[in-house]
Amino acid sequence: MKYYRSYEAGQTVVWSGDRMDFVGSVVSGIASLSQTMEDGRTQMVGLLLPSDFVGRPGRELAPYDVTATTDLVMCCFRKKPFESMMMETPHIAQRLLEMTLDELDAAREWMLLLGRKTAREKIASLIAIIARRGATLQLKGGDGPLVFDLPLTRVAMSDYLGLTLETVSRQISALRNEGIIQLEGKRHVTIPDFQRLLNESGDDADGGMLN
Amino acid sequence: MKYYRSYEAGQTVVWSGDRMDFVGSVVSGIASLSQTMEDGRTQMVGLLLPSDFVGRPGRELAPYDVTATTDLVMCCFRKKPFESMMMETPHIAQRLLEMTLDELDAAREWMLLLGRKTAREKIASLIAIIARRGATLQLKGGDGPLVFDLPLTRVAMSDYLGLTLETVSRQISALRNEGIIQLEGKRHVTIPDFQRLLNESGDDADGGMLN
DNA sequence: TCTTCGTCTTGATCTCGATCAAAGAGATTG
DNA sequence: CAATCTCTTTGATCGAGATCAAGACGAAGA
Repeated sequence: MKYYRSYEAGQTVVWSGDRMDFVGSVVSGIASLSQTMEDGRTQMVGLLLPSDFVGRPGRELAPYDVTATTDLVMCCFRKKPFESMMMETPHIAQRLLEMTLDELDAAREWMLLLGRKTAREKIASLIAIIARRGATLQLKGGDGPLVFDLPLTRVAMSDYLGLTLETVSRQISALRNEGIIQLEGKRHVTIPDFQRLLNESGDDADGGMLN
Repeated sequence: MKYYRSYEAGQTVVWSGDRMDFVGSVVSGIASLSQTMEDGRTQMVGLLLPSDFVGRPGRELAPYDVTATTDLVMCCFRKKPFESMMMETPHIAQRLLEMTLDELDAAREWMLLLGRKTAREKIASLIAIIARRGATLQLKGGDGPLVFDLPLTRVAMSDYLGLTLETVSRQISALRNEGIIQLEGKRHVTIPDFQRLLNESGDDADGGMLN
């Protein structure tokens, strides 16, 4: 019934428009959802972290590309059996509705970022989100410095934020030069004062972005 | 059980963060969902046309502002009874999941627009969407000229597209000057060749944007 | 050690859309 | 039919981010 799929970083899990005959959830690694125009412009529309659900019960075709951003393991169910299970177990449909509403809220929060935030605010927002989700996974409680690795390349960040990779790089450098973040190598980040980062993100002081 | 609410154009239906004790659907008129930053920057995150559903079963607080863009009539249910009905009738939860997945797809399509399209493509996309939904309601089948009224002010369009109202105005003028659209007054639009408009929108030739 | 390759940084310049400013076009009111 | 008022158009200028173009930094392999 349930089985596992592994992908290497960079591999495509499903192409937009392909038949997708399974649903699943991320066990480890990071996957991204993205849409591409004919001329190659791409926009990432979602980031899947461990425990996130993938798939559309009741939909034949995948609406966007799903790509493994890092090495990825997913836990999958074939779609048909899953759907009949859903029919029989009302609780599952309700849980799925919950999760979909959360995704919808996240997508709409991201619309505000894409439509109205400056490059600096976009970068600060992204780093804050990654830091918070990372910190949650690490179960760090206090408000000491946060330490984590960026799971995305500069290109992936630019696809997520609707920017170019050069702008991403410049803004990250700017935040580093101002001491808002510290960088070791290209990926390893320390945030000495999370509140200070948040102030750059354009979000309300407390974390509406993540609940 | 079921009751009606009316609003005048410009009135707010619910404020983001307010308790929202009803769900409902649009009977006539247009409502918009929007998010606002502390400094006043606004992004519209959804457009509600007649038959569209409003509300989050299982959520106490409204996640965004809901505003009547035109005079508006909604058909409402108090949330508690609706939720218990949902518990008892699995079909409803499934239908709601369907609708939420559609909204999610629309939101993500809009993310591509906000993050990667040019001002001209944004305007063309918006007009195409309004034209198509209008045309569907008018049940016009053929491919003759489409005629309809823009239900949004320039400001509302700019809030939806992540632009300024001046840019919206200029791009609409440009499309008019090139004969891609015809304007009578400020709102009444004729589209002599829908395909020609679509070519400016950056979307695939056939209508992925609307299904 | 040198090469190569992928990723990232930085500089120079350009451009699209924002911003600032003024005026037109319809409605509504006295 | 002036006097507002709201919505819209258009012009002039500015600036954030895109684009074009080198290099720098590490990792992996010969």
